Amino acid sequence: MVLPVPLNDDDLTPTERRVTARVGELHDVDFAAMAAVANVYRVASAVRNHMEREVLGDDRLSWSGFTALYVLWVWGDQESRHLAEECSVTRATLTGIVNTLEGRGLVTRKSSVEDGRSVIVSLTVAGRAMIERLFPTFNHQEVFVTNRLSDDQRRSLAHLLREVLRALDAD
Amino acid sequence: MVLPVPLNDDDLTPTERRVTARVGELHDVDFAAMAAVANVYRVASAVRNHMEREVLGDDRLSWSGFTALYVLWVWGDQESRHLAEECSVTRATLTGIVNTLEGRGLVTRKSSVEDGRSVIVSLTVAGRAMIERLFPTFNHQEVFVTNRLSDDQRRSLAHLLREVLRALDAD
DNA sequence: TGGATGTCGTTTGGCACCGAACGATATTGG
DNA sequence: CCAATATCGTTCGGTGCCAAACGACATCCA
Repeated sequence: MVLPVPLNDDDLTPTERRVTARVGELHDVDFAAMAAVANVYRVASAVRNHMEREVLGDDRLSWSGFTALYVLWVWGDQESRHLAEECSVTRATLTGIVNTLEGRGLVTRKSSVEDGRSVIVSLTVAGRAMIERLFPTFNHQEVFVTNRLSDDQRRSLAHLLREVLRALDAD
Repeated sequence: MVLPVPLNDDDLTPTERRVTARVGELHDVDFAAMAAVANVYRVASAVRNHMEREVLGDDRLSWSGFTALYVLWVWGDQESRHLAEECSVTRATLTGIVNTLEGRGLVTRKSSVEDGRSVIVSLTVAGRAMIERLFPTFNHQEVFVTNRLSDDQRRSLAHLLREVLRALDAD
């Protein structure tokens, strides 16, 4: 199982081509690392916008709100601290997200029995119904946005990204 | 020039493993697409946090502010509309970003001569000095976060992400 | 030439996001 | 047992982000 790697610059987007021409005057610039990181961020923004428009917009759900519902659905009731970690946001941010979801009747808060400081967040029936309705559509769109990649290329992409995560985790 | 693709699930992160076990009960879930998209977003968040902490924090500069300075540095003075497009934000959002940068004396606004509706945004001397000081450090960190990848793997990652961008552009 | 239409940057309102600081609760060390 | 320390969720202030609506300016065309 192999994947070809482009050997020249024909693959660059117009933006990348122009940036390369400008920055190329500097010394010691690593273009491969620059392109990889820049494109991760471009794709993340574009995918988030696409999903909020095509999948979440009708339910007025944000990407963050969807993520929280998804984590609760997959992992079950969660302490606020764990939920924040899984959503990759701070506890302060999660407070706002849970406020929004709670106001729409999608999740509930209750105080922990073992630890008086902790708060347990749970899906309501409505919240569970919403995530179970949205998840298949979301996954279909994940297939759509990667429809120019083969299945092996999708796996390769996920693998390369995991390595970046590991480099950051060891930090 | 070839790249290996993992043939089994040994590569999965603990989070991915647990999600797979839970979601696996559903039918018609494309795990490769799910993993690719989810990891794009995880990496984007992690990299942004890393950069804001390690590179931009001392200058109280946000990722968005850095992006705007960088685009102005590479492309020169820009109409607000073009700048917003290059930064991948709406014109409304860019108004706020430029307000922040202008308040810190890093950019200036002036009305366009050819089109009375347009606003031209320019780097100040301080803005140029800041981006020229930060860019090399930023690029070094781009190398660091991808230090588990070979140069060919970095190129492959950028290439795969470009294909996702193209799928979204054709939408 | 002048009204319809389009595009510019901005404003507004709502949500997301972080760091820092805070009160409440838990844990630890003497 | 109690004082010091750590961790919980929340609040606060500042920024980022978008959709929708707005006035100002440009363009089109009848």
